Amino acid sequence: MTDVDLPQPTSLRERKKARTRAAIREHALRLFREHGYDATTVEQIAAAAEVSPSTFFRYFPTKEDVVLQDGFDDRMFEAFDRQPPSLTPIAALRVAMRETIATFTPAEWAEFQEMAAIGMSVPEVRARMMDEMSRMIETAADAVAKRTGRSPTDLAVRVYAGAVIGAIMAVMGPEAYSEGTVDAEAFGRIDGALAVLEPSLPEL
Amino acid sequence: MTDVDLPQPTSLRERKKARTRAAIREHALRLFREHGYDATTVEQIAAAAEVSPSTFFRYFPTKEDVVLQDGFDDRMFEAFDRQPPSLTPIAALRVAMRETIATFTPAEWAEFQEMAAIGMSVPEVRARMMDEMSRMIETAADAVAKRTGRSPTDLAVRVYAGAVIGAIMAVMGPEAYSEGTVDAEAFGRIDGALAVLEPSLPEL
DNA sequence: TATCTTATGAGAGTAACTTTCATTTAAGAG
DNA sequence: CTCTTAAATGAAAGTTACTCTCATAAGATA
Repeated sequence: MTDVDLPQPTSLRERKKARTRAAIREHALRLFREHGYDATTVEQIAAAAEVSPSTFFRYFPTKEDVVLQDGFDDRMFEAFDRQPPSLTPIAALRVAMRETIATFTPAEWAEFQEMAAIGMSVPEVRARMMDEMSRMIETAADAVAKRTGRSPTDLAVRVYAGAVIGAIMAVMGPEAYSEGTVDAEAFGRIDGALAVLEPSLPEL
Repeated sequence: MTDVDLPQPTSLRERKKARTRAAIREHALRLFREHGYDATTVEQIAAAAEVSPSTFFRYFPTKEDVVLQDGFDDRMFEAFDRQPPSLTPIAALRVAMRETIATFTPAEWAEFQEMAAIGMSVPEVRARMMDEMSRMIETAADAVAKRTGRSPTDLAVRVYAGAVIGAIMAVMGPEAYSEGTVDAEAFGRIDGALAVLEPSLPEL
């Protein structure tokens, strides 16, 4: 009845690393919440998590990455790839988003919202987030290409992927967050944007 | 026959400032070209331009801004606003782009291409560029709103603006630059992307 | 010429990284 | 269980982007 029979690919080392990583993230997030992102130094985070600053940078290449590394995108693209090919790419994306949100525990979700809010309000982090969005165009183009049997470099495919990501960015503006947490309708707005875009774009 | 009768709003002070600013940019660009962006320190740029590091930061808030402040976007949106309302927003944008490019002198153009290439290859600068793109969605939404008589917060307007900027981003990937200069077809590809997108999007 | 405002430089300080090296700690073989 | 090996950590020193303060110089204005 216990979980001993579950696959446990986690050696002691792996588990310690996971714990250290989680500790750094949690303490960082708490300090950001209490004192603000800029006012919190890496040294303070490291001290709170009881590691050395060197170790902090071994886990996160930059201070920004503490905020940026939510597992949302990866999980969502996995869900996207699982959707049946009968769906249009946008329809598949909308389902994938809903499914991904459903996999988050309430705690994870709260953490995610907090990180997103910091991301939008701190310029350096925001810039990194937008850069991630542009990389997401590549991922989206690959996904659309696989789904439609075209090449990822096909102009129509790239434009399609770019338009989708751009539409999402367009509803992620300053009105999407407030008072330190992303408002609950953020994903509703994204879904609405995709709904608007869906009938407009060609079938591919 | 001289230009004495031209409006000369430039006092001595303004002219000196403009010269200092240009000197900093030119020396910075040269040093970036010769030694690379990362290998060039602000101190070196300041020394080459014969100003103090303090002064460097008075002209450019960050090292990245030396690369980012091309006047392209501003000029282009001005040109965009000048287009007759009979054109669709995308058609107006395509014309505006062509007109803007035409206003660049060959020297300005070469400099612009160089800066764009640095922008795409240096991660921090690239992130800032992408952030600018997301701000451009706001500007584009305002422009489209004015042109169509709708509100800039109208969902359809935002999605339209986002799709356009996203499509442009999609063809600005790694293949857009090479060997330290943006290839000549970069703007051709952007125009192509807009041509693909134009018939797809609703009339608004 | 005298005054006032603005640009500049010098210098000290902060904080995010980077690199190197010695030390500890887990993994794996016998 | 022990020895060996590989990986994780910490300490410390260095680099650099950026900030702040204050004294000085130089252009604008009367």
